[in-house]
Amino acid sequence: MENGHPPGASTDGDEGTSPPTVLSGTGEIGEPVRTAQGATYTRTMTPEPTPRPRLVDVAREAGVSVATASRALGKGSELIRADTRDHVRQVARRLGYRVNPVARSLRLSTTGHIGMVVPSIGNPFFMELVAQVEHCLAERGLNLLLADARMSVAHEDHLLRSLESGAVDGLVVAPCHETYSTPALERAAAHVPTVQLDRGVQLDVPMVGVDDPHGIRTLLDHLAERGVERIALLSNTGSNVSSVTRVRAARAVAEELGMRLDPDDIIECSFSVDEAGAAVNRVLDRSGAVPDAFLCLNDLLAIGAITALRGRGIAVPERVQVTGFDDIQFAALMRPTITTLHQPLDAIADRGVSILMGDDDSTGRIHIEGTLVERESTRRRPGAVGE
Amino acid sequence: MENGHPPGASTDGDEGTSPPTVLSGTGEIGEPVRTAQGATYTRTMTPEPTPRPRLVDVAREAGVSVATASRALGKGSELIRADTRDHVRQVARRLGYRVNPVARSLRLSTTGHIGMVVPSIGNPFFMELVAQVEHCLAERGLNLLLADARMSVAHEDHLLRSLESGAVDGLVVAPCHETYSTPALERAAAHVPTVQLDRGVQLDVPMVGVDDPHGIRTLLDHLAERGVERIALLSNTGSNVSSVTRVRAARAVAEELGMRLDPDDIIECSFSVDEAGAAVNRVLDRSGAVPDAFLCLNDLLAIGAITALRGRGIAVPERVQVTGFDDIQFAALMRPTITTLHQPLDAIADRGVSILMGDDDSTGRIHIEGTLVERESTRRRPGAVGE
DNA sequence: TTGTATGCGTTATCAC
DNA sequence: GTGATAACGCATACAA
Repeated sequence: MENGHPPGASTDGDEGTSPPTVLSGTGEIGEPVRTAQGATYTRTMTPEPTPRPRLVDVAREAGVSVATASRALGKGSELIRADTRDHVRQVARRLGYRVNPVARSLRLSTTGHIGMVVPSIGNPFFMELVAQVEHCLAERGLNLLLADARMSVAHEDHLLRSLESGAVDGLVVAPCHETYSTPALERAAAHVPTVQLDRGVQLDVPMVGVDDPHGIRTLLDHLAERGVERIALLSNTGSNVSSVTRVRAARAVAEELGMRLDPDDIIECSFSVDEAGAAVNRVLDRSGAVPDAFLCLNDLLAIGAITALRGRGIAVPERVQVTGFDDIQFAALMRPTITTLHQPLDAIADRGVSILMGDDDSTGRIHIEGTLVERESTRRRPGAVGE
Repeated sequence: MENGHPPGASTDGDEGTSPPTVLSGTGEIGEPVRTAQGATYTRTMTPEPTPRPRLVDVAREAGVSVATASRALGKGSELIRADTRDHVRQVARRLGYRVNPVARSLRLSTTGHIGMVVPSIGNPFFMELVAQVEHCLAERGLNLLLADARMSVAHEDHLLRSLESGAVDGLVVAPCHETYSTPALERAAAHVPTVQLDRGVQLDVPMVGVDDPHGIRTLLDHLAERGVERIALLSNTGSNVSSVTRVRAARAVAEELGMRLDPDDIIECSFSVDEAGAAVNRVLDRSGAVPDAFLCLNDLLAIGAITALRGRGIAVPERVQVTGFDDIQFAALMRPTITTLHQPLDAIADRGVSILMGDDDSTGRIHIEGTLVERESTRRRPGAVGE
């Protein structure tokens, strides 16, 4: 019954409707389509998962072309008549249109994402660095794609490889290792704009971090003013450039200041607070003479040192003074609070992101000076008011 | 010399160079093209920005169609002959081909990114939560797009709006505010799969967090065992559900245990450690009678409380005991170390991500029990060995 | 000022 | 098994 047409009539009837209806073959050209549509639209009780409107839907609804619609919503807005623009915008709002960021990215070949890879996201210092970078990016309307290398060069390589292949517009990296991270970083930097933060491998990739020698000098000056004549140095294992630089600076400045820093009193220990404590105990057990101060290369080590010292009944800062480095949040929470060198992470992050975005055409290595934060783990200045 | 062709020959010679080869038309079919190519390749001194190879380049080089190339590199690999597959792969490797993730995302309408929004990235607790989520995602090959709401519901709304529009496959949110975050969260959840972590607004969006009543009960039991008869409670301002739930549980359990918890001894203060200290001082100044213990609703508050107490010469835990909640890193670093309720953030994150990915079809609110960590801020159990 | 048409790089659906 | 081709959703060069 439905197909009760003379066979001959259907011959060219399908030509016009080819795409949607294919070979409906019937004589009632538009009939089946409209009916079908109407039926679907009206009677279906399904939650009607309203397919997300595309630009073309907005354009059609507004009675303009996609080009005009695009211009109305995007940046060509000054090229079109104000009323068309407003009309399109209104239609877009009514339809709940949102541009598809992925399609936009493909077209523009820019994602608005910045990747960041840190050695260990569990380390308070890097957490704070991440927070600062996130803020800088947010200010510029960029998103942060965060990845944790988990202290593994292999994993870092893997992450960078994934990120460098087009997922991000730029890369912020705090390399795991001074030398082993180099190949991955070089490859990554060859693919996408990259900047190194906090530490950097020897590569022609911009890097911005704190001024380590300046920081060490500041701390040692501070200690010298407080009567310290002999120090021990607590460094972390794993050769990252910062450590090496800081140790070297400490040796030089100590000598310059006439302070005693025995090679045996330069101790390497892992990041863990406990191990720092163990290292301190080793120093104390070894030599009868206790150093006047422990210069710790980061705040976590300082915490470990202070805890160990107090555990042995050695008063901090009265008998032995302790300094940290970085000024992580907890440095102000410990008792005693820790005298340390504040890293201007906001400035470091900002500078790094600026370079990445091309707002700042600096190149090479940039070192920003930190500032001393005097707290309770060192004594008050002799002769200071109230002492 | 090089151009030693009869003038007539050159007429259509340039025509052929228009695209790459097309209709070279001349007798010397490939000649001009090859020369031009060779010249460019050999003589140009520019850094040769080698346009990144696309799939079509690999296909052409391998002598197959893009379809085949795609299958060889992607998942259709079992449908094609092994040797073609290997050949294509080899060519791809030689050319340094990497699929364009954006194009892939557009085609597949899936990004491989998961967005995460936290109230404050500077808060150690959320930092640790972020770290756990990152790990769970990394295990599944997903990327983390991290955003900080900076304690602002408006900002949170903005971030969610941006993320929900197609940039991510799923959303992990720790809402800023118990009620004000609701609209934004509801909208977001309507656009993309969403799960709430740690806290949740009243909405039909799955949420997974610690079991607050259980945690509070555990802590109060611990305190009761240690002779505590009167407690004060330090809560944080800003109504998030957790706080309210914990306070309610504390009242109920305290009564049940016969502990005294005066309404005046339930103090709200901001997250800051300093303010916690101030709050403690207020309590102590007000009433002559000092509570036996401070039940703090998070570790930061506990740190503030301990510092304030010790600052007034009140021994912790001898005279007053203190408990925290969360077990952030610093809880084990403070002196005294803090007895607290450990939140199983790894399990919470894992469960949340599982739900998000559809591996776990749980719905509603899921509460995972934490575990007590006994440290120095509470006394040793009376009658315990060695006491 | 607006519209038409093309391409961004993939994957999947058909034919062959 | 493999190849042509249509989307995916958008922005712009070029035409009108």
